[in-house]
Amino acid sequence: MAAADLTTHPGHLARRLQQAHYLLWNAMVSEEITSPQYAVLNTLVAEPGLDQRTVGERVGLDRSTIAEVISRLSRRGLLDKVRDPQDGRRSLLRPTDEGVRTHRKLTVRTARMNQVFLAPLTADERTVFFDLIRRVADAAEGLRNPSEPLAAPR
Amino acid sequence: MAAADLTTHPGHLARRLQQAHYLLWNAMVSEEITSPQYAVLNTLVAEPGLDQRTVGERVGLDRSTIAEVISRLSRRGLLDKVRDPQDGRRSLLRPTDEGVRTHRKLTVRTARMNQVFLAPLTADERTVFFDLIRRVADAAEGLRNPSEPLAAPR
DNA sequence: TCAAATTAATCAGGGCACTGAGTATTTCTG
DNA sequence: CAGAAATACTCAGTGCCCTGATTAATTTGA
Repeated sequence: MAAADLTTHPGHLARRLQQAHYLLWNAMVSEEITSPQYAVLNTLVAEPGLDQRTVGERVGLDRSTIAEVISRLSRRGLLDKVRDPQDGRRSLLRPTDEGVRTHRKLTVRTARMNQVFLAPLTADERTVFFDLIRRVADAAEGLRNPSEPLAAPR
Repeated sequence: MAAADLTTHPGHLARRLQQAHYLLWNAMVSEEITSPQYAVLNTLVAEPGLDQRTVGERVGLDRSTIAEVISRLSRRGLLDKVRDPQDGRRSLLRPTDEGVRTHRKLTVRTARMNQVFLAPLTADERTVFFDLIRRVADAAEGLRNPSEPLAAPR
């Protein structure tokens, strides 16, 4: 038995979890708007006028991916994108009225979907589930950003 | 506050977890062979001669995706693909010698990576982590396959 | 002040993941 | 046995996700 058991590989489990979520989202929330698109919309409803990079940071998408997601949302008329007159490099984003309406509708459906998704877990287990995943993800992200040098900057 | 807090959305956490794993894999295991490719290789080392569909089932990839992954592994010379003489629809897959060598090498590195990835959790927490994710993913997958009718078949 | 460094966004390219449609082969069945 | 159904795979299309290179604009600093 030279081969490893995939069910003990966190990466494999993470991928399966994400796939399962993707399929359920498609079935219960929307076939048009994806979960990352919703995350972007959600961020912009809370903080209209953010620039692209910052939105990407908030939802955990790199510069290239956030550009694609935003271009799709913009094409669908769910957000407006205008150059920042103060800083010509930036694009400022804000949801359109339809964007806000869509966000509201999807928020309801998402809550329903999350109930189904988490149904196998008790309330206590859900808390642990969130906590463990968050800790692992945070730690791994921390490995990327060499974190501010321990010595005083400058 | 019309917007929801993403950190309580399991889908968002699942995506972040998977991304974190992707980045760590790239840094610690391989930039050439991806985690899904490794999973396929791992399955074929354990059970050489499987057909494409079955491999996809084992690692949790649909027919289209498994076809792409296999075509890449085949292009890299890590597996052989031959038509089943018994059933002309099937392609039978088995790792090449180099495929087996690559698999062995990556298995060692993957173990190291998993240690780092799971470092924030205690041994007990890791067990829970696996258990909770597996239960949620299994349940969601169960929703897709309408599951064998409850009444006796035929 | 004006060249160098930094920053925001874009583009090209590779890979994963799904759906729906199409092809070839095998199996089922009338 | 021939037509229908099922099965394995392929293909086209959409979207997420990353890296590395490029472009445009702003900020820094000699």
